[in-house]
Amino acid sequence: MTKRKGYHHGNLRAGLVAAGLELVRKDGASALTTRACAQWNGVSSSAVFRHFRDRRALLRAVAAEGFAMLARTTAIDDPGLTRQDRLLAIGGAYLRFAINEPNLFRLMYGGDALDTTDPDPDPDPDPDLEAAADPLLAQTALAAGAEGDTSDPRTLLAWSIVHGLAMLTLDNQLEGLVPSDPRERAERLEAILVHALPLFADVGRSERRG
Amino acid sequence: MTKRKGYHHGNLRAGLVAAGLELVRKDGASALTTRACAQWNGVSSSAVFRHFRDRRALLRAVAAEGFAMLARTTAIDDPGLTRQDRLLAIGGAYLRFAINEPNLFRLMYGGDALDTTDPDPDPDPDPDLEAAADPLLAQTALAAGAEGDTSDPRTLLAWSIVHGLAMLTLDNQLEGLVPSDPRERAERLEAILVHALPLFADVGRSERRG
DNA sequence: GCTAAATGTGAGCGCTCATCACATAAGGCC
DNA sequence: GGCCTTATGTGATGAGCGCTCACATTTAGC
Repeated sequence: MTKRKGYHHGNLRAGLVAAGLELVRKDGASALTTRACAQWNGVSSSAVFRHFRDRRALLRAVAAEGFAMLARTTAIDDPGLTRQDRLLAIGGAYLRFAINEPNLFRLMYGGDALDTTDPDPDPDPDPDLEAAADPLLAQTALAAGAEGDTSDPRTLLAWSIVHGLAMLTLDNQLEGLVPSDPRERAERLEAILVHALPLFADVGRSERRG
Repeated sequence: MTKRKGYHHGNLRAGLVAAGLELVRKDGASALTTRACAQWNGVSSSAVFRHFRDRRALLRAVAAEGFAMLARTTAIDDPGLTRQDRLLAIGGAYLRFAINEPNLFRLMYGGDALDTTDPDPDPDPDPDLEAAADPLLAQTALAAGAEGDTSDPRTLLAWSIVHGLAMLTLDNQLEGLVPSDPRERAERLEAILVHALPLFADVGRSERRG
């Protein structure tokens, strides 16, 4: 990726995001250094700031890329699946992504302070990042039996369960409680998801109050 | 806290943790600077390393302090409460802690890379931090109806739900989905917890196998 | 009261993010 | 083609960071 013809790079912005993505995946968000990203593209370290106001802006771009990857793996549209099986498939994909890309996942969800309680109120909220999690949420809202209502308790519970499991796993809080091998761990966590299915059952017969 | 009689501080280690706690609570983990903690105690910046091998070791000590605070607020022992009400009370306290101390909470759960995929395998796992979350987990394992089994799916689900809600809230992922006022937000999240209670109901009448 | 260990100091190394004036290339317009 | 504006990359630089070192000072044990 150190291809560089002349004085100008061609598409440095994309190159920086690609470099940042690699660095984050391999060694975590703290390894994403403006200098390292620049060097990866064979470019001076100050060139970074022509494309990103901040190191944090670059981190956000990488996070947005991560959300796109996540949305791709959780996009399940097998018509042969029941609604609950679809919910399980989404949750499983979410968990597997978190387990396979821990550093990236942590960055996406505020691993570093991306837009939180920081000095400046961040006048550039980065729409890419803002809308990045939307499709996943919408799909969850359907599969959870909330008829697409993203603020329905079932939607939020479904998301919270997989997200909570993912986060606790990544932060080694489930050390002795689940297997340590990634593959087995994913299986065990998916098995736990099954126990939550009753929350998302169709109401049917016992719908009393309307 | 800049009391200092002579050449020696008296209890610099505790002073550094106190300073670090304040800094983290106010401005997040990235504001915890060895230099700032030293200055807060009226001490040279290199003195810090007499008590902590690392900046990360200091962060871990602050995190352990946070776990102690969390355990204190979630220690519910009202005998007049049903098991499920106890579960709700624990979950609510957990959520309120996360909302009231977002920066500290994020630090506790791997906000910075505390012991994760870092260069050195961290030969000093800090037992304080390691066992810090245990009492809370044990209590949850009881209140969730798992008879104290911390690896029971119900225990892990209960924890995941509150932890997931807490994390998503802190990372502003529930922006348009829950109120923004902290007080209202806590109430809304607790209301969501109620919807999860069926998972933790007593089996009673329909316990067929066993 | 002397010595050894613990604790604090100040200088300083190498790294970081970020900014500056300046150099170079690309593109619109005639 | 030639000209000017704008976009993009450079090198030097400043300030702050974690961390280490030789050295100063205090405390504690015998």
